Amino acid sequence: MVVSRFAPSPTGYLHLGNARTAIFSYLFARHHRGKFILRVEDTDRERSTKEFEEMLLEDLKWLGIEWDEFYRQSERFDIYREYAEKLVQSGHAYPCFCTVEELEEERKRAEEKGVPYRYSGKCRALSKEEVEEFKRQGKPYTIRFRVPDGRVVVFEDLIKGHIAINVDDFGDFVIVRSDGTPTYNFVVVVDDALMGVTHVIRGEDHIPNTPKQILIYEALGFEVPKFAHLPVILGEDRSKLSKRHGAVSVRNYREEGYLSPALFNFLCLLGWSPPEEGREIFSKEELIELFTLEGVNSAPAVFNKEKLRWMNGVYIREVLSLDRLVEEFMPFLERAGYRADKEYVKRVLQKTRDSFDTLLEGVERLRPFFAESLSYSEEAMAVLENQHSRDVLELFLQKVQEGQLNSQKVKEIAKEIQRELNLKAKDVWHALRASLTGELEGVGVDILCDVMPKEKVVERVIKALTLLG
RNA sequence: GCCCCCAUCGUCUAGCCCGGUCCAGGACACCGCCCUUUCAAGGCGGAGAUCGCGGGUUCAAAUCCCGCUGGGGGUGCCA
Repeated sequence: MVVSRFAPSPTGYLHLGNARTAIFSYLFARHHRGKFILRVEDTDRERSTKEFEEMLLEDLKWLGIEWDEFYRQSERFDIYREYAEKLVQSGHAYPCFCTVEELEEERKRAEEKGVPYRYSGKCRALSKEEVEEFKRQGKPYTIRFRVPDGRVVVFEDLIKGHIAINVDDFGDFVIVRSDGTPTYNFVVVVDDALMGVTHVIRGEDHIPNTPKQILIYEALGFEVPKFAHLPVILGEDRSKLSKRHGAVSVRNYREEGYLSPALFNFLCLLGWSPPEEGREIFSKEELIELFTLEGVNSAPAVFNKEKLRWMNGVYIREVLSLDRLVEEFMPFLERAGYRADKEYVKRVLQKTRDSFDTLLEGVERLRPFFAESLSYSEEAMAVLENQHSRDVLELFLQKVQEGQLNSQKVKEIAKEIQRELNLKAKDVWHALRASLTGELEGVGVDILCDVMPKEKVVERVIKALTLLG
């Protein structure tokens, strides 16, 4: 059975790059009807927090990623200790008493000489007696993995292809810190092996770690899994997408009114292309069906927010059911301070959902439908102060008195006013628009009249009139 | 510095493995027209890539080989 996992560290909100990694890994497991594991990598106590972990899980759930098993590395220290001990017993690892200062010194010297730094291996040669003596003295120590000399580790990456790395490039590395906590390269191997992970799908920034990990798999007698290294996501300036590029967390986009299935869809198409050409809108279920690692591009992709916006717009106007859209929209309305019942919102959205790309933009654009009192733009005021406008509005009030008001009716009335006052259509509509929306652009006046209660329409026109004195 | 990865319109990409059908297809953005009470949405059309550069191989190369350049990543008692 295929087993894949996503292993984030809770040191911040879920980043778009990580989200995409999670999506690919999740899709891969589901596609193969396998198991998907979520594992929180919180071995670094300095930077990991419970709050971030909660945010992470929430963002993942919001994105529509569900996991079959959940682990927290901080709860597995006993297991790691056991395996670290095994490695020491078998001679694959050894205690190192070098202090950070000494190591800093080594590093500086290497830099001065212009040679690549690697740990000297000073503590490799310590005798049993020396080790015992140091321990008795209470000297702090780390445990280092003994990297064999002259070995070239080779693996077939499912995305990048053949990769060969000479382990001489790095020295013996720390697997247990002096405070007793294990490090990433070590725990990741123990966990993936114990959890039965068959496919390690992660960002390409982990490629340099892979040979280290393969060495540990071998030393522990574990089977080496398959690796798939995803290219990173780049910002506009082609450097790794990070905070300086603006909104980069799933949370940011959620708050800006992007929809989860749209973000999911978009992230998926960033660096992966479906077998059927031409189509870009896919549901999660379709993506599960279609996803394969072969379709993943090996080149990094630049994140393009404009296209995300477009795709989000497609979801708003075409993909989501009206009811679902209403559900998504309500919290945004409330946050903006508007109160409206669902039925009303539904009628509004039914007629206006094709005119905005994010929920936040929607709230802004649909303000005339929800605002208690309007503010008028300079341009709108100018139109209202125009001599025709007063006549138009007064005539409108007369004509609107009888019967229902709807889109059809307002068009008829507008036409009549135009004829009777001998004006251009534009003059009539502009006057109505200015009084009803306070703006010269935006939602259609006819739609407004269709959905909004007649009393409110009348009220606004009167308000505009009194404003003119 | 050293190690690794990558390279098709501004951006996401198809095509590359199995050379000819590609003077390179689609999408976003951009421009124009139509629709229209405005802005969007929608419809139609346009511009945009000598396939990073230079060498090969071949009758024929975006597609195969080599070199260069450029970009990205890594180089921690972070993950």
